[in-house]
Amino acid sequence: MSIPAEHRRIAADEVRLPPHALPDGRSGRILHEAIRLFAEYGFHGTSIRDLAEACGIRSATLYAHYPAKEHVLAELVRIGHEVHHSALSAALPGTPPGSAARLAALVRAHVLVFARYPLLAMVANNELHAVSRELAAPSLLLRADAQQMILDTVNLGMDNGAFDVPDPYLALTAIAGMGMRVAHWYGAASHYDPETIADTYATFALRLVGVEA
Amino acid sequence: MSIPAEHRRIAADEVRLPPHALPDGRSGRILHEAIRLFAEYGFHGTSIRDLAEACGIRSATLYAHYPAKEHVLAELVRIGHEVHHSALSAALPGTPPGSAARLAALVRAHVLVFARYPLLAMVANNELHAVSRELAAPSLLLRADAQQMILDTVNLGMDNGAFDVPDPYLALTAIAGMGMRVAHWYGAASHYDPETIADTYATFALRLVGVEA
DNA sequence: GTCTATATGGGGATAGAC
DNA sequence: GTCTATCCCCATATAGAC
Repeated sequence: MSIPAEHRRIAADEVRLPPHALPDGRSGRILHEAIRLFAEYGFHGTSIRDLAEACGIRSATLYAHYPAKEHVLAELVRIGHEVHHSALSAALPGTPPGSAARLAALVRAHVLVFARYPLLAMVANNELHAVSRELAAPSLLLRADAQQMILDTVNLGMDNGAFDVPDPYLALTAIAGMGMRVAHWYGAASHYDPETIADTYATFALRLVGVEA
Repeated sequence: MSIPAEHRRIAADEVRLPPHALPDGRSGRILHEAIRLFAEYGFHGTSIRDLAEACGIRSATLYAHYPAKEHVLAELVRIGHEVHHSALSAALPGTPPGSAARLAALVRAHVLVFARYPLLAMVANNELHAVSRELAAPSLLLRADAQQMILDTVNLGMDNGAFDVPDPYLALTAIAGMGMRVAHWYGAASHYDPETIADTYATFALRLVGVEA
């Protein structure tokens, strides 16, 4: 990767994924290489020939696995959003609604996705606009639901006196936004462990909503 | 704009700019339309014909004003980074280094740029990777310097006891990151004033570094 | 500066043999 | 499933008249 780090839109360059996130065989290999290329150059900045070459096959062969270039992206967007939504859903049980513990668990889960799987998260979040409306719809639902989990938590914490924020929606944008940006810088300069980042950001989120932490 | 809001990568759709940020005449008009198109579809997702049509001219005419498509983007990236850097620089005088007042002023300035000029900020920050190394270099210096202003403030505030954070660099990434994301959602749903967002985010930043606010 | 016309290459995608 | 060969269109960019 001869591009200077600060000129790239993502600092990480190794594709990391949850176990079994991609299918085995050629279809999975295509998705794997597409994550790398789409994260680095964007969907429109990557040609079908670039992708084929990275996979060690001819471009025509891609069409035996996916009906169009767009479907490769759509699949990555779907996987990325499912990974994220699952992570947040899994953070709910065992934490009381509207509590500091719940907010911390949600933020930890949120940040861990962006720190552990930065390339996948980048593609899912920054290239979604290049997918057609129909193919993007399921991911948009998952995204809205994930956002609502955090907003509900902030709102309920306000109602029950656990939190104190000037504006719950702005707290949501700030908390969600700082986590999303981790995908861009993770892997640069200092080598932080994803767990460390997640814990620290959870602390930041609690402070942000007025909880001593 | 028939694209559903949540499917777009940017919620705002009106190009807003600081006074005199763009030249007068056709060159300026080209930059103006390029901001809109590059913000919405990305550099590689916008053709030279799309851009010409938006300007009401033929594609060949663009080359009387810019030597190549890339130079149009490079100019926007440069302008965007200069606007941002100027805003942060202007926040320094009158605030003591390493103080809560300085951090608040820097965060206010940072967030205001992304809230007031979301399309320009989006292009400058999300499409920089599509500009050649030579053309991108000056912007990268401005960006590094702006980041250092915030990091110095956090570090000095730690040294002098004004702040208390688990990790200054992570505080920087969190504070800078939440501000940058404003460009994506500003203009959606709730109608916040940029000043309100900036003030609220400044409060969040102070809380984040352990200052009662 | 702007146009029409066009050069030239690369893009996504398909046909058909193996 | 994979290949070679190819279609066809659209991309950036240029030539040259007005």
